[in-house]
Amino acid sequence: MESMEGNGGGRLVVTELSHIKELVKQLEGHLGGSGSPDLCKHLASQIFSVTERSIGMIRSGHFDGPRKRAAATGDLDPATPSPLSDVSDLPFKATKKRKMSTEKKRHQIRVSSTGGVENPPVDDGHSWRKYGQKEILGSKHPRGYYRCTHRNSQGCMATKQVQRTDQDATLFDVIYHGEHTCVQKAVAAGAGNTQPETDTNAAQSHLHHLSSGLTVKVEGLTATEQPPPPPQQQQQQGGSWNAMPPFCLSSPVSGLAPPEHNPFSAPSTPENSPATSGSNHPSVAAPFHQVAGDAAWRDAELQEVVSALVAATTTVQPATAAMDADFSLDGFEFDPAFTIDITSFFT
DNA sequence: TAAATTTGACCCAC
DNA sequence: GTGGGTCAAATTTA
Repeated sequence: MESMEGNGGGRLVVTELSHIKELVKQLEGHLGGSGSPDLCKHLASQIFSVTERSIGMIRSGHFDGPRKRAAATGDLDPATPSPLSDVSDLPFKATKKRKMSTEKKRHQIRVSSTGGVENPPVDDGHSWRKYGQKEILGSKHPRGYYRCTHRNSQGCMATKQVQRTDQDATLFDVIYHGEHTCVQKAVAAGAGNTQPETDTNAAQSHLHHLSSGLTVKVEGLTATEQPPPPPQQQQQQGGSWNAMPPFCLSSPVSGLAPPEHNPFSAPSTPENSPATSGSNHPSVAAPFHQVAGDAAWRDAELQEVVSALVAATTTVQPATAAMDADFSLDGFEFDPAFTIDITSFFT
């Protein structure tokens, strides 16, 4: 495993994150007091810009380390083929069926279910039908194959593969293939959430429901969608991302996923989808940008975001220390079009 | 009864 | 021949 210090990029990212932390603290202070909305907006804008810069560093390769999946992934025995190896830099094998996959967008995220080994993570808002399961060489757990329920009715060719990690049975690797071309009518209607911008209670309720069972991990760093623990508790958790409060890393690929396609804006049918993630736009979504039209809610929303970011940046620090020694984002494949949709927090 | 899941078989690149 | 991905019949579930 290559240390991030190899090119110093890791340190730069850490510096940027520290900067974000400071800005968030300032913003939190203004929100708690009598700070003007303009000032808050300015700070938010700064946070966004620094965040963008950090992402840019990561994407431009200033920060090495990830992408060396096979060797880096702690889950995997280096002596055995990686079940995730097809997500590496190597081109997708050109099997007839795999050739189809190369023509699609592919995204992988790692998802954990707080429901334990027996309970797969919650749904991602799309309806999936399982069409196969296979034992994968070198993996303890079989891989499940899912396709969009609307494959026949709407010709939606989105598929996903879900597999428990060897190391942690509560962790799932979810690989998405293709994009949803279907309209998730049934799903949206079922939640009474077809108007996410107006039905704020429903949205929040639903999001709360989802958040109770969802953890997204990026190679060992988990962002658990749970209410932020008290500061002292965060300290006790020693910087683990398990202490992370709700936080959003939206990854709009090929055109932003509209709200109705937001993985957390639509209800889940756990039996349909044994693992969660952001549709074919893998996102670590947050309960923040659902009801932007409600000014009162937006204040609370902003407060929540700030608290989340403060806790995040606070807890990230110890983690980044560890990163210096052995940093990896192996479970996460950065998409070229990956962006952090932090602007949605503040709009 | 329709829809979803299970599971063995099949296909095909390597 | 092997392994990953898919198909489709059988079975289960709501």
